[in-house]
Amino acid sequence: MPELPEVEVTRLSFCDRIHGARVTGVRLGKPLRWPLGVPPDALVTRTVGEAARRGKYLWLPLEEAGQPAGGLLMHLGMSGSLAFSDAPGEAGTHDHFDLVTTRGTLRLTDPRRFGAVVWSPSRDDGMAAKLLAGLGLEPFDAAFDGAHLHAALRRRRVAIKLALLAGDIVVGAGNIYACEALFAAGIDPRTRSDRISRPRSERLAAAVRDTLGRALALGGSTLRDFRDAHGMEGRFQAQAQVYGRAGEPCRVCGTTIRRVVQGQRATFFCPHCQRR
DNA sequence: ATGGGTACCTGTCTGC
DNA sequence: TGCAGACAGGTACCCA
Repeated sequence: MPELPEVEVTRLSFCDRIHGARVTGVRLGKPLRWPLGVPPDALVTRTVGEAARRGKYLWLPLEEAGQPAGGLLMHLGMSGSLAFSDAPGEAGTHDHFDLVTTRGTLRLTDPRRFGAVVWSPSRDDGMAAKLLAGLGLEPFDAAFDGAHLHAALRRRRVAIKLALLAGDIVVGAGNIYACEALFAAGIDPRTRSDRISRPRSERLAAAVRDTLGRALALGGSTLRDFRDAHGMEGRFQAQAQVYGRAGEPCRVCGTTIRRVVQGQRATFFCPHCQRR
């Protein structure tokens, strides 16, 4: 489900409210991708710091007596969402993690359980460091530009769509936004990465930034069940040019949008507007 | 190193 | 109505 815009919208929707809260309890539901890695009660009395995002991961730092005391690395997987509320109510079948604090409860709901909540002694250590290692540049980082993208793509032969999804060149674009960014850049998703010219790399880097930025401004995409931590839906999906539109006419040229499969995942593109 | 495929898990939708 | 099969916003891990 959640790509960078959805994760960032989620972070922004609860960050201020939970900042400074003291943990009073932790409830675990069914197992997620990895075990928490610490006895849940060990987190009680710790204070929550400012939530940060790296790629599609969220980092919730904890403090004890004003000193850093580890934190929680969270991932929403394909179907996860976080809700923050004063009275969360009885945990349902898909509610697998509650962080109960003096200011409210942060609850992870995740039907497919591809998501994760993992304790780590710091961002740069333990499980967090392991999972964050190898992530590419943040799309809004000034270092992510056409030159950087072009240099990275020259070393790969995989299709450009798969290179974007891999997340080791640039993070944040998942299946929806990789398709949309390639449409915006006019590039056929099946094009070999090392065949993308420097000028097209410039356009693609700008398209990735622009697509993710617009989605963020619109509160992300709600295809079926994405909500921010206060239950708000995203509005980007109505602007999708290609994603989920197979068989429909391209909004620019009227050509029928095609669907192909790459790396076992659906790719949508306009065969006229997007060229190899 | 790169690339391809598999695995994890549940819900929803389609077609017979 | 039941049931099988395809599909879904992600990514770690294994093998060639």
